[in-house]
This record gives sequence, C-alpha cells and structure tokens, in this order.
Amino acid sequence: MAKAPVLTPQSEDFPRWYQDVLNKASLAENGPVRGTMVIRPYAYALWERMVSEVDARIKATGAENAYFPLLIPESYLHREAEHVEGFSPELAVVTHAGGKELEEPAVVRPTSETVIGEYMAKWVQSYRDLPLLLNQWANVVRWELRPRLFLRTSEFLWQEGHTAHATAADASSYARRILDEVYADFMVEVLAIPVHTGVKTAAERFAGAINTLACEAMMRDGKALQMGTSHELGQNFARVFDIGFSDSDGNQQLCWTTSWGVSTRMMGGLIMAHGDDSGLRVPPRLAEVQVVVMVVRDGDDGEVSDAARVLVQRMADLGVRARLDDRVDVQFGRRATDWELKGVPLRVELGPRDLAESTAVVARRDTSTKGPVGIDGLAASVPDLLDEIQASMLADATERRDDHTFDVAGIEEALEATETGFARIAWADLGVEGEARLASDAVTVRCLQDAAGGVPSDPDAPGVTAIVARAY
RNA sequence: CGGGACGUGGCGCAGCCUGGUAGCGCACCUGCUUUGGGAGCAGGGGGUCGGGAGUUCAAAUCUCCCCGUCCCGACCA
Repeated sequence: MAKAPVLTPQSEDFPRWYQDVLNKASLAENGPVRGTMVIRPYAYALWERMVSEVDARIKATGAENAYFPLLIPESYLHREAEHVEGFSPELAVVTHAGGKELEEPAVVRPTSETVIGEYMAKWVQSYRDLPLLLNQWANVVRWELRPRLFLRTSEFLWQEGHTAHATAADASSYARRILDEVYADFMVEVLAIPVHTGVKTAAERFAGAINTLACEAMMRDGKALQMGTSHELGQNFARVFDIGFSDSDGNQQLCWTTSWGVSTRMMGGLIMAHGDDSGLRVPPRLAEVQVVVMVVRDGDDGEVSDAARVLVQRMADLGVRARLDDRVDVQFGRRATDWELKGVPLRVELGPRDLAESTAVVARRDTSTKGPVGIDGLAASVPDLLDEIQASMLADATERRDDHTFDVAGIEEALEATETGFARIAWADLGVEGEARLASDAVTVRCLQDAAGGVPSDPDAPGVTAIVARAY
C-alpha cells in the first residue's frame, strides 16, 4: 500500500528535507538557548567515529593532543588586529562570575590561537623545541545570527590544531600536509565525499592568516560546504605573542605558526552529501552500525532469532560492526524504514521462509537494491560488500559533483551555473572585482586551484581556476 | 541586523476573516487481532493556543510590543 513519504523530498524543499532527516532519524535538535544544539546518541556516535578517524590521522603527522581553557582573557584577542576584527561580532563574553563583575572580562573561546600562542611562547625557547605540534578537541562558541543544526551553531565541537615552526617553508608544508593527509584523506576515504582542495582568496581568508587552505564539498542541492580549513598564520601571532627561538647560530628568531580545524559541521556535510529521500546514507567506514540483521518474525522455537544471532556474531568476528534487530513486536516495515532513515549501509532480513531455504535477504542502502543470498557464505561476504558500498558511494558523489560543475567564461554564466552547482572560471578573468560582483548575488569563490586541480603555489599564476558556488 | 513567511499536545496541521475558553492526522498508553515495507479495531492520556500588555461580559480568534522558528540577503568551521 502506498504511504506518504517519510521525508519531504529533496527536490521539493531541500532545507525542509534536511530538517526532516534530523528529526526523523533522531540526530539532533535545537538547544534551549538560541543557536545551541543537542546531539542525540546516534548522531553523536557518528561524530565519535569521525573524531577517532581524524584523531588517528592527526597523530600520524606527529601532533599531540592537549587541552587549553574555555575562557580566554579578553585582552588576548585584541593583540592581533585582524583576528579581533574578524571575531568580535560573534564573541560571547563573561563579565560577571562569582556574584561580581570581573576585573577583566573573559571571552568564551571562538578559537584558541591566542591562548595557545601565549603558552607556545613559554614552551618554545630553542630551535630544538620546534616544530611544536599541538591539537585539541574542544567546544567553541561563535554567536551566530542564522544558526542551522550542525552547519552553523553558536556552540560547536571541533578539533583545532596549532603548530609553531622554525621556517615559513616548514609551516607552509605542514599546513598543506594537514589539508591533504588528514582532512582530504578522511573526507574522501572515510566519508566518501569528494573534496576540492585549494586556497582561499584574500576575501575569504581566516582572520589573522596569511593563507587559508580549504576542503570544499558539494551538497546534493549543488551548494558548497567548507568541510575543513588549514591556515598559515605567518608570523602574525608569533609576533604579538612573542613566540620566538634561538636558532643553531644563537640568533633570536620568530616562529611561523599554523592552525587548522574540522568541526561538527562535517555531520551536516555527511547528511547533505549522501542523504536521499529515504534518509541518511552512511558510508560503511564511518558507520557506527555497518550491518543490521533484522529478524523479520520468529517461529515458536526462536530459531530465526538464533540464526540471526549467529550471523551477527560471525560478522563481529570478522571485525564488522553488526547489530541485531529482533524487536519482532514492532512492525517489520517500521523497523526497515527506521534503519533506512538512519542510513545503515547494509541490512540483512531473516525470516522463517528464508531460514527454510537457508537464505537471507540482503539490502543495500546506497542502491536501494535487495535480494536473497545463501546464508552460509553471507557473513564472510560482508566485508567485501561493505568495501564495494564505500567505493560506490564515493563514485556516486563524485559523478554527481562533476555533473553539476560547469566551466564558464564570464560572470553571467557563472551566476547561472551556480543555480545548480559549481562554476569553474579562470581566476585571471574573474579577479577581485569579479569576486565582489558575484558576492552581491551570494556567490563566493570557494577556492582557487592550479591547472592540476591542486593547491596552487602562486594563486596569481596563469592557469589558476576559481571554483565558485553558493555556499552554506 | 534588513526583507518575507510562520508560531495551536512530541511532530504535522485545522480553527482566527464573522470573539462564546480547542479539534484532526501521526506519535504515545491499554486490550485483542496482526507481523515479509511505516498494520486494524476498540478504549485512553496529554495542550495556561510562543510570551506579555490591551480591547471586551467573554480572546487561539481583534490591537500593540516582545521572543522564537524557517526562507532570502550581510558574516562564518
């Protein structure tokens, strides 16, 4: 029997669809204070998986985790002119505590360059102390005018890396390494989301940075989402926080610093890059639940449940994150729909009829296809099948993005192309004036790329392309 | 913060124009029948109608102010 769609179709109203997914899949809701967010268990489990994957990659680059305070003396923010200017509109400031007014107000960190800079200055004395590679997992607060769950909330969770280096070249290559080996690798390999890596224009640069690198992804509505950034801060922060060292010749020198981060915004990216009209689609490598084994219904002796349990155990033995769903008191259709909403990559349906034929029905979430499979070899085939789903999701997302990317020659064409996707235009043709012109129509330069599609060494060199789009 | 739309049980809505102090669908609870794609029947619980002030014998309904949500702009991970 035909049922009303569970979610507002994407084609009808994408923002509404997004809201529906958050609600129906029990992912997140608004907190009581405007702009704040409650992350529900299933979504938080996905975030924890992101954290562990990203954290491992960060550590592989040599950085170590530390923790710095939530509250920062307001004066710290004022030391770097562009930095304050960039952040002051969105600062939350604590002026009273312990029942009285504070001598110096404390800002709730919007990012931690300033406190960390203060401590780096203490810890770095010699070139032997460099590079100093720090990272922290924390919450930050940036008061937002237009909050949207996961994409733009006043408080969000993230990782912020802060490093100090002896030379500009070392800082630059490290910032680049984070972008490629940590962020892009994670997004492509785990999230199955293709990203453009490139450099930001001066207009889009981080407050206080000399260079900002970014990973940009396309959502299913053709809009862009910045999924991660890595900044070269030059000596701006080193200068104001006095992060210096003695080089091997005994000369006093100033450090070169970087900072880089990814946040809970990636959850929004995951939802909007892969989700379809049936709900979320989670790539297997990220999925907290990779396979759900559903007992369709059970016989009197419980043999279907027993067989399902055996399947789950076999999969678990192979390292698959498998879960049993034996809530036979809940309608099958309801449970199936619910797992689809939650985007579990693979569903195995087992009922008396299957068991009698020694088969089970295997349903793929990514392709919405299903069919019977012999029960004996099933568990053993799952790891490969999950790999196939992972690859297929990335291929799909890449194809979708490329189909919605257009090479254009002028502003008018760019505006038209960005109605449905990305436009690529020669940076030399667009220029700062063109960028401003596009901005008046809410279209921005997402990043600049060299001819090979990589981060350009010189943004103003010939052959550099601007990827422009509407963005979240 | 500028423009637009909207706030009515958990969610989605009707009622408002033409004031008479709430109703529908889903969800929830109980029972029975069901269970291979969001079940059926019967019974039941839950709402100071976003908040405040005003008009009135009487306000979800009319007036004013505030708050919030969503969309479109200015800013950002």
